[in-house]
Amino acid sequence: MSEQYIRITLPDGSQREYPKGTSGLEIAESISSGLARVALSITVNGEIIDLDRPINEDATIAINTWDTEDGQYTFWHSSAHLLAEAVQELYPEAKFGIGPPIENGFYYDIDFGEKQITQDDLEAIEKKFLEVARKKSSFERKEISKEEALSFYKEKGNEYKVDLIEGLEDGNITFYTQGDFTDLCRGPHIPNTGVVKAIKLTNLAGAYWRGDNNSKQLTRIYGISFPKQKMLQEYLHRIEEAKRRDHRKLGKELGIYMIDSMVGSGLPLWLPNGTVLRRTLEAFLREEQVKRGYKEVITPHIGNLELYKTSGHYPYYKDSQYDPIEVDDEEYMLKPMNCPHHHRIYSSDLRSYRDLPLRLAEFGTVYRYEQSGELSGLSRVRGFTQDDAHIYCTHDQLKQEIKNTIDLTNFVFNTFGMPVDIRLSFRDENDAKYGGSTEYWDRAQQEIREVADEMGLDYTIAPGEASFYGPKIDFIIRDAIGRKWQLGTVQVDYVMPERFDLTYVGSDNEKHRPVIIHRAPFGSMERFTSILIEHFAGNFPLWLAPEQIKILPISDDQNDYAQECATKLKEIGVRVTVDERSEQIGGKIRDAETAKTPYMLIIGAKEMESGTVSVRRHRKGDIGTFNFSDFLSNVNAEIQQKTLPED
RNA sequence: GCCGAUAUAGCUCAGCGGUAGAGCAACGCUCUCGUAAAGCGUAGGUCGUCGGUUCAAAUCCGACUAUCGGCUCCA
Repeated sequence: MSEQYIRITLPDGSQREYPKGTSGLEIAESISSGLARVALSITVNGEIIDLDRPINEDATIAINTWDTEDGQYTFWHSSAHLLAEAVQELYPEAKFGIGPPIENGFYYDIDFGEKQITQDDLEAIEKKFLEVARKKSSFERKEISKEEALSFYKEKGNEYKVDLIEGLEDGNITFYTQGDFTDLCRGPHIPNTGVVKAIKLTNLAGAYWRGDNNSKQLTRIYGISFPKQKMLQEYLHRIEEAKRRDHRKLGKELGIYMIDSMVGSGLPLWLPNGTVLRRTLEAFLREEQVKRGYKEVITPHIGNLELYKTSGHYPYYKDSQYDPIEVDDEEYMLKPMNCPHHHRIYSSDLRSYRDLPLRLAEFGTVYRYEQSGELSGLSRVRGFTQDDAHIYCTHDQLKQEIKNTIDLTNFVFNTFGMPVDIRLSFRDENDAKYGGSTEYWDRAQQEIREVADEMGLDYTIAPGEASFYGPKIDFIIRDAIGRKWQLGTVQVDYVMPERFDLTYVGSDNEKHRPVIIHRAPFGSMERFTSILIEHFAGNFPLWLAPEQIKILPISDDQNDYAQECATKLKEIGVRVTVDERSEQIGGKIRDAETAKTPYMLIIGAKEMESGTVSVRRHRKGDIGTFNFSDFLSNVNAEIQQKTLPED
């Protein structure tokens, strides 16, 4: 082929030839004029670039429109520049930090100097934003030398950009200018600002420069923008819907838990309905653990400080623990984790290889002094209960035991129909953060990865997310408003066996070190419950609902029959109440629907006469009349099978 | 811990310098009813706490506490 032509591979695998130097826009136009109209950027061999950049070599490309992730990334990236332009017009003294696109929109970190920006200022910025967007300015790309770039920002007195540029390599620096605003930027950008039709500045927050809490705090403005006004309306509507699922709102409405300032912040109180829910979850896991060879233990809420010095937790996490309590010249700590207690149970007896694996489980309550600004409902608290277990095994047993714990965790999440992301949390180069020898670490990380591959797990690797004693497999899930939380975890630990001098006698009659797996499928009962509430939007499957059935007699004449039915349901362990209030049936139904009670049994003269019940399913309405005995067995089956609600 | 916002009846919220209001819930009475709200009545608040400004503060100012959105952190 001639050197003058390049071969372009499209996402559908088809190939086309273009003259060398053809731009993304020209390629889009050659495919269809409609595509060219909505094109935002082009991904060339994995790199997103401007549509007007020439392409000089064979490449696999994708034209990015709003409907693609890369397209939205470009759109929001350019929106961040527009935000900066609007802010610059309104506050000429503002100094800009960084302004990247994020999962839902974008933000810009800005130093407003003395000026304090408030929520009320955002409207004016939005107005100015649309005003500058409507100018349909193009984004002009300019390659610039490091020296020039530095002097540009030094002149402006912007120490943040100077800081950024100093970390860049000369010859690799670009500026982008749209309208009257120029920004240090790698790009790419949308063809012109006019395609941004709708903007909402959603949030104002403080953010440390470079995420370092020792540096200056800038004002971060969060926003989201769209190519159509209607999309913004839909987005805002979705946010409202998500807030309805918020466990803090539902937790209160459904009587799950409360936080009381006199008891203390971050110390949730489980209300009767929440306690039913939690005990049901615990019973579910406990039963599964018994099947899988776990032994349950119970350990106290405080422990001698020496325990945590031995484990190494004390120095590593001093700042996030409650101060020790002094008793009889000894110091005791509220336990921040259960592991050391379990390790001491392990050491209390001579262990043979025949005893392993030893799997010690405990619903253990721990206390951690979380920063006040971090506390949130049941998701982030200062006192919580882990569904903890420690598995002491030989090295030969390790991989199988890791598999078993992953299998258990998957089983748990499948039971609830919860989608999880799996993350392998490994160490990074910052050796000071970790204990134990690198040799152990490499081994543990290797084993985790092997198991994950053998099980065919879909995972990502997160360097720097390991705990100080070992790498982890974390199960991550999102809450109603899209924030990610770690729930389940499986951790491999070669460090604690050394620190606690744990041994077992092998078949060779010699002493050996066991390996420990720390694992918690739910993670914490509190956090899991918060996610559970949001996952089901409070419409729990029958087996979990605090109140499973409400019997609604139409008039007082049916109260006795209703109580008879209730008694029979209670005999098979169903949580049922009778609504004997002198309300009309519509009112009783409404209250039961609002309380999200899965089944309502409406009982009038007809039903009493024929020994039947009229069954109403929450959110579905009347599902017909059943013989009471049939209903009884159907309900029992639904509970036993842990059937998930239809959506 | 840091930045910003918020705090009024059990709940959801209005009032924003002139001595506190609604709906729902609660309680009482009437109604005994067929698949998402029966009617009437009663009671309920030192307006988060402490201090300041003012003739007068729920309302303006300050500190503290708690909550919310972020940042940092998360064994």
